[in-house]
Amino acid sequence: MTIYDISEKAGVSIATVSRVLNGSSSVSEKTRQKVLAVMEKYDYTPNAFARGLGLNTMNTIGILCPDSSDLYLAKAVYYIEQKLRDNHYDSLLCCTGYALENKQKCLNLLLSKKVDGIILVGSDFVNETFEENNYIREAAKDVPIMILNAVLDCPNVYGIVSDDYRSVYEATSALLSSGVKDILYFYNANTYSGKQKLSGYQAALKEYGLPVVPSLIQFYDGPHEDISAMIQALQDASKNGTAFHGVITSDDTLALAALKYAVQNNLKVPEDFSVIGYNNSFITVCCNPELTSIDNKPETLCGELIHMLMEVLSGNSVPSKTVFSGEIIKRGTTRF
Amino acid sequence: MTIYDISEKAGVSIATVSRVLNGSSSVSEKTRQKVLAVMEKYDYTPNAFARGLGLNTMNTIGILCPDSSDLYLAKAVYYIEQKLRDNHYDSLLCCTGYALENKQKCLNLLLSKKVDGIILVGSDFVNETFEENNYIREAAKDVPIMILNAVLDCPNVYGIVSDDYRSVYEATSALLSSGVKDILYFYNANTYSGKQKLSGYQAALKEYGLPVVPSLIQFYDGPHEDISAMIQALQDASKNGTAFHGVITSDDTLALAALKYAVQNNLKVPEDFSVIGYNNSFITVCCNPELTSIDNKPETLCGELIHMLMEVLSGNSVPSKTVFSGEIIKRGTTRF
DNA sequence: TTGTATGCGTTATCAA
DNA sequence: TTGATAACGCATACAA
Repeated sequence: MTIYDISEKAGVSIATVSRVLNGSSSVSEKTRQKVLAVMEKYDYTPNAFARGLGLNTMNTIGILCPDSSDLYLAKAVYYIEQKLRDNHYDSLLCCTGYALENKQKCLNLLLSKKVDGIILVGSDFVNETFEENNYIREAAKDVPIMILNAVLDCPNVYGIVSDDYRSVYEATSALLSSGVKDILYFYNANTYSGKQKLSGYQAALKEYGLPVVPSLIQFYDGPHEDISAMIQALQDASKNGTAFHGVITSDDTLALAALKYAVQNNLKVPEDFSVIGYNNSFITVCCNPELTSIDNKPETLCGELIHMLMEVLSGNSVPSKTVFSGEIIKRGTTRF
Repeated sequence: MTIYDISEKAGVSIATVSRVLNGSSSVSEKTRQKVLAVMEKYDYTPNAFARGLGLNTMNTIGILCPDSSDLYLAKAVYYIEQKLRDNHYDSLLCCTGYALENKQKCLNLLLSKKVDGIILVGSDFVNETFEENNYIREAAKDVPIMILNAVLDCPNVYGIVSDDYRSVYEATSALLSSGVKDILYFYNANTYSGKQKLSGYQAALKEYGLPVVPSLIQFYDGPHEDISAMIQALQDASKNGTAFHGVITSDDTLALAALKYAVQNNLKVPEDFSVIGYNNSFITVCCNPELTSIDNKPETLCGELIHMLMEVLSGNSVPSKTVFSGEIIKRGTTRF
């Protein structure tokens, strides 16, 4: 069934069928009904490819995500897809992994599919050096690019972030106030978001007149889901003479590892050992005691991200950087 | 840049450009190089919509998933997307939720976008009554449909499942052998997969000459992530006089709830109380003790699913039902 | 080996 | 309010 078939059976021109299809007002009610009846009868659906060719869009947004099975990223992808569909856009998903080369390849793939915009889910897409972000700048010349949890100063690129600096600053302050002075910061990414968090930790220590001890800043660079390796990293730090009675992490999985480390070493949580995670993901309620964690409001961020994307696609201008506040969710691994 | 521009600048016809583009052998090396050079120079990429219109395909597969933030489903989507891309197909993702009406709407949406095939992720898409599955049968008339974890007897529909019946049968048998006789089966879905699991539980009891006690079969129909509600359901069962020293669940989250129930009631795990979950997801290692669980090999299933889809799209015939075996992963919540 | 001409199914412009 | 027709950018059958 094509528009020609319908026009013939309805005894009108294809132009009229097209008008009915697109809700044009300049078609008589009588003709409209006639055409609609024929469409209904033959269960006609317009050919999306032809429409795409003519309009130069198929209402599709590309979603780039390093790992859609990651608890936090999966939630974000979920929100994003739903909200896009609410706005009559479809989602072309690409799970890129964490290697830069593959991210570039996937981004170009999406571009070649002529998506109307691209969403980078997670701060992993923004790299440290200027050159390593050129692939984003290039793409931004073609379509608007929205980044969740990172910012990149470039035209047509928009960042929606949670105030990671402040969240960790407040978490650290709260832990210090509760009497834990030797806090280890345990993190796994030097992304934009990662740096913000670390700065928050350092600023809070300074605010309290405490020194920033390098050995209390532990970078974990093992596999993303290998809890044993994370625990081992903490054991190593401890063996090397670093004493700590609290851990703040950049991620709930790391926090879970810190909790398991405490259990292994017979440290009472939260009496003798405190832990604060990040993301407020499902795993915070899987363990015992449950993890205090920072909620960075992924649904809020995603909602705003889509809202802004729609504005950009409508030709309206929106801020290149939007910041939301996080919130500490208190559970069983802290005394406050 | 269109094919016309390239042909003009290269001094050849558009047919020749098209041939170079599609790697046709019948073009002289000299001409090929000339055309490739021009393409390179102007950074030409063929228009995907025009190509789609001509070929009537854009190499896209629709992925339907009730909730892509569910730990198990998210992993499946991740594997599927990657393997599809390996085969030069793109993934159009739709998170449908659990309501039938919305599943239908999303499926039709994908169809209208002219995807080449559809993958239903999870057994939730296959309903109990014949009529409620008509939306799948209708869609199968247009494109092949692959279902992960469920089967539907219908042409052009292919199911790839784990042997849930046998897995739960063996889990139950193992628990019985370890001395736990009053095992509660705790589940949350009456899907195809859900029924298989329940049957496995019942069969094992019969095999051991034990009665199938209705009160030991508990259906949980609350929210998917509400652990408190799950624990409460077990408390209620216990209060109503049902005694049980072991729980087998259809899902790791339910198993986690069972473990928390045991902790709340000061039951020693696994000495006095055993738990076996299902899916072998990340949460099995989040708690203490860690959960014994059934690994239903999602990566294997997804790999085979994509392989079969590619065969179908190539015109080859494949079995309408493919079954893989699961495996019990022993951890800390069982004595065996 | 190369080129010409046509079809793919829409939307949109311009006349009527 | 309607219709004829061009454009969108490619693949391909057929001719040369």
